[in-house]
Amino acid sequence: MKEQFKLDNQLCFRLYTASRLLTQAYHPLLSEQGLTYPQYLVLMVLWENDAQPVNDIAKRLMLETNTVTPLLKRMELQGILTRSKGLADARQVIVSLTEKGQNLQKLLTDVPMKVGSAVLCKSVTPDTVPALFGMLDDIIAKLDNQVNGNEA
Amino acid sequence: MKEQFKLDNQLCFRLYTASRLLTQAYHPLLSEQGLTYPQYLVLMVLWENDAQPVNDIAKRLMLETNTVTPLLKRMELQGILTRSKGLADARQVIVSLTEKGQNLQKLLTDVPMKVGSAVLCKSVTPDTVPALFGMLDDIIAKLDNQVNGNEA
DNA sequence: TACTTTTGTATCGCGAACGATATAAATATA
DNA sequence: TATATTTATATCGTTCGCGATACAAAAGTA
Repeated sequence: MKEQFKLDNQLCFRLYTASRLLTQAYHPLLSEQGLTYPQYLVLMVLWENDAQPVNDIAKRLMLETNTVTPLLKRMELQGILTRSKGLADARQVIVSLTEKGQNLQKLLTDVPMKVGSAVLCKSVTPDTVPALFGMLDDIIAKLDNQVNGNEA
Repeated sequence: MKEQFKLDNQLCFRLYTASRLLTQAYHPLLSEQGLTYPQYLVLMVLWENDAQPVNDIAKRLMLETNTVTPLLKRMELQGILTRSKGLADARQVIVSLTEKGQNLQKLLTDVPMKVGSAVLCKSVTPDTVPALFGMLDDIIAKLDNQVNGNEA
């Protein structure tokens, strides 16, 4: 058995598991409002900047439009946002929050703190989080270059 | 706009994105052998310990059986493994590698190194990886306790 | 102006994830 | 021994995630 194939030596398995478990930690808090975690991500993007084309949302989340489009359609059905043809460019679909979508921010006020405290532990503290963020950001940037061919 | 809702302050979004991109980095290497990343995880579990019940595989990967069962069935169809009734306990299904499943380890020899080098960057090096692993392991342990109620 | 290429979005199909639920075998209890 | 409970696995339905592909609008080119 090669050392390289041991599950305990895998970065990807750790990221995959941590991501899944953290998403599960969000679940009870988000499902109260009928939301999923990816839908919550879309909300955060739109709370930062309302009325964006699909492509900008997809780029911000580093997802493809074939993932985002159905996601947005489901959120439109829930009355959280609207999708309208772009005026300048008729190909674009502009996504805007409804009042319900805006109000969700207040209803979810406690979510970041609750989840944040759920993660705090001896090696992950306000002091060490910046280093963790830095490493994850570097990994993301490096892989984005390789996968999407963005290297200079 | 509350600081807590900014995408750039989210640990979960970073984990989610890093996990997705790293899985995408595996894709071209694994699809050569007709494998997906979760299937590769199952292989690593079985290479470590062949002939395990479904439940042990699921626990090792921290997944539910309703995720693992269809995964194993697809791998059985590909001739990578076999599923047989347990002798001691007739409820169990024992999963064993076929010769094809065992041989895949040789065919995938280069995968860990190729993906490993794809991730190396200024803040993620052989020196810093242990700290990163430690933080992710702590997060996983903490969340596993809360989500699955394993706290003492 | 006609034609080609690019861009923005959507459709399709498949393989996960996972909550909820079902089923049969094993175990515990009455 | 009967009955209840637990355990191991599977089925079902919904939502992602993504490769492949389609299509119309815009931009570039002849």
